Formats: sequence, C-alpha cells, structure tokens
Amino acid sequence: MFQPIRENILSKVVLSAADLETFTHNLEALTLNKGALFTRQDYKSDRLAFVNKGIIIGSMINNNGDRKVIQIATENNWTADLYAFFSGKPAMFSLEAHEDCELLILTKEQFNFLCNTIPMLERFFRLLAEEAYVYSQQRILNIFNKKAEQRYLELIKERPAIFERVKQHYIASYLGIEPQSLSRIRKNISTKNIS
Amino acid sequence: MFQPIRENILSKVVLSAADLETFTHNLEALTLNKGALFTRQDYKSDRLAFVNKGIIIGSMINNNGDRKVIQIATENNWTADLYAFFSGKPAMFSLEAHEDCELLILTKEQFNFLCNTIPMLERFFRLLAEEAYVYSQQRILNIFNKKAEQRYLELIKERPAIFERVKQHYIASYLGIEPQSLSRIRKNISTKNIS
DNA sequence: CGTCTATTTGAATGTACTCAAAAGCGGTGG
DNA sequence: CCACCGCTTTTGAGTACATTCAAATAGACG
Repeated sequence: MFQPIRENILSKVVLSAADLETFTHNLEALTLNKGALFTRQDYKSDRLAFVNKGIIIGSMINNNGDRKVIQIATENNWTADLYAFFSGKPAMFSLEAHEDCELLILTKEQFNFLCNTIPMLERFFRLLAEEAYVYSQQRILNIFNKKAEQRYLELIKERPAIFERVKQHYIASYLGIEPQSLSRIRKNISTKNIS
Repeated sequence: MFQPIRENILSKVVLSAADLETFTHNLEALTLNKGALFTRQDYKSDRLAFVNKGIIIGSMINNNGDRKVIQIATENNWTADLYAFFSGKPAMFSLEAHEDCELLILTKEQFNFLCNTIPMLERFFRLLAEEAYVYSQQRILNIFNKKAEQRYLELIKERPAIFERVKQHYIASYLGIEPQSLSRIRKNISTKNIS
C-alpha cells in the first residue's frame, strides 16, 4: 500500500528507514467511491492527498455557472486545493473521484509535524511545489502560444492514459475549450490524416 | 540594502540574527542597466534574484517569432527562470531589466548551501514556491474563465503600479493578447464610462 | 525638426463560442 | 430482445472576440 508513495518520495530525496516509517505512520488511507468529493468548492479543506489508485478531477463552477476542469490527477500524483490547504480559506475548486479511488491523506497538522521533524520531507515538499510551479508556468505559456488543436495533440502525447479513462468533455474543459470545439478539432485532425 | 529582503524573509519565517547574517553574507548585489539581460532564453542560468529596485520583465520568443511576456517582477519580488534554475537546462525565457535595476542574487550553489545549513530558509523557499504555484493556478483559472477586458480591469486593481512603469504592449502581452486588442478594449471601456 | 517607437484605428479573417438539434452509446426494465 | 432513458458526442448555423495586415496618429528623444 505504501510502496508507490515511498518510491515517489525517494525519487526526490533520501530518507532513512526510520523517517520513512514515521512518514507512512502519519498517512491515512481513504477510499472514495466514484463521484464522491475529496474537497468541495467554497468549503474549507486541510488535507493533501496522494493518489494510489483511481483518478481525481479538480473542477470549479465559475461565475457563469459553468464547470471548468482544473486538474486531472492519476496514480502517483499528489492532489489538493493547495490554496485552501495553505491559506485555510474556502477551496477554489472541488476534487471528485472520477473512478473508485484509493488515496493516502495528510492533514495540514500532520504535514506541518512532518516538516518540522523530518527536514528531508520538508525538502521533498519544497521540490514538489517547485516542480508544480514550473509545470503550471509552462501550461500558461502553452495557452498563450498555441492553438487549441496543438494543445490537444500535445496533451495526447504527454498523458495518453487519461484519454482512455476520462470523458471527452472533461478533457475539453481541461484544455480550456467547449466540448463542441474539441469534437470539431478531432474531426478536423482526422480529415487531415486521410487526405 | 538588505532590509527589504530581510523583511521579505521574516514575513514568512523566523530566523535568528546569526542565520540572517549567514544569509545576507551569501547574497551578491547586481546592478543591471535598463535593457540588460539577467537570463537569456535558451542559455543556462543558475541564479535566483530578489528585486531591490527596478522592474524585471520575463519574456520568451515563441515558435512564431513573437515575444510573449510571462512575468513582471517589481520591488520585493523574487524572479528567475525557475525551470532553468532547478533543472540546469536552458532557460525557457529571458529576464530583462526594464528599468535600471538593483538585484540581490543567489547562485544555485549558494541556494543549496543555505537550504542545507538553515532549515528555516529551506522552509521559506518551500512557502515561496507554494505561493507561486497557487498564484500561477489562479492565473490559469482567470484565463479560462474571463474575457480579456475583465482580466485587464482586475490587473489594474491588483497591480496598479506596473501601469505607470510598463508600456502598454508589454501589459497586453502579459494578459495574453495583442497590443491592438488592448487598445480597443481600453477604448471600449472609456466609451462605456462616458455614456 | 526628424526619427523611432508606441498607440490607435480600420477592414478582413479566424478561432472558438452559443444555441439548437441530431446521432451515438450504455444501461435498465418491460 | 428491444424499447426507452439519460448522457455524450457530433453536426449545423450564426455570432463574438480577438487576430492579422495595414495605415494613421501620437509621443519621446536626440
């Protein structure tokens, strides 16, 4: 059960067996049935999750009442509304189990405890945040510099797995476009390939 | 000279006088004339900067040959191409002094040394990365959920200072639109206000 | 004044959106 | 088995927002 998360940690920092033990000891397993929420938009959440199994989709309802997908977390991804987690304020988005999920959870309290007692874990989370920031920056660059079609093609290359497990309109939303537009883009690509 | 950066650190973590001393001792002052580059796209950079004075604009040339503004750092902001800084690979974008600038610099080596010797500084950089990530996420949500006009109005509210110091076409690019479009948006807003 | 750059304006185009409806797909119950 | 339901995807037509190309105007600076 803890093997994937151990590997995830050890891929970035070195931890003693004792520290690893302390770490896993603080984790809580959580099973979510498909459709269940891990965080709910506008409600507080002080939990951070590692996805052992399943898919978690983060989405928000915007001011027009439309749902927009923000993140798609699969196995070995960390997920949370970090804004809510760090600030203690209501969550910007909901996190929903898109399949039956097995998560490993850290509360903010445990997170802080671990950062205080195991410096290498604090380092791990620093590295994790840095990576997430860089990834997020790159996503902004993608949005500004590329058309939807290109972003779609690149997403297929980068994360082929999600296309088998996530409905097209969620993908469209994650790409920042409407489902109809993605449908047309796909049609357009397939006719290109024929000619 | 070190007062702003000290305050910046102490706003997030508690540091002993000795540690603060070690920290500032590792900083290097760097003066950049207007137009000078701090990092150059496609070249390696292992430096992180705190802006003591001036404005640093981060921008990249995309595949179409157009320049796109990615970040605008003013006094008391940290800036770097973090992708290059952390990965050691060539920078995704250039960082240019948009006014005469005074920076305080940490090399990657010094950064690592400080993280290794002063746990509270590592914590500071963890918090900094976390904040930057959340801010970046919010920017993505803004782009997907709002029209250019609304993003422009919100940017004026959030960062009024940059409108006095940065030319309009840089602002346009930072908003992800063309300078002509921003001009029309402004015109549109002003006619609204008259009627 | 002249030059260079930034901003504004105009006209045509393109990308994605909205509204609306049809077709496809999967599951349930008669 | 198939008829029906709900949901997803596709398709069509018209529209909105921003882009592109082009030119005019405005500002800054020697």
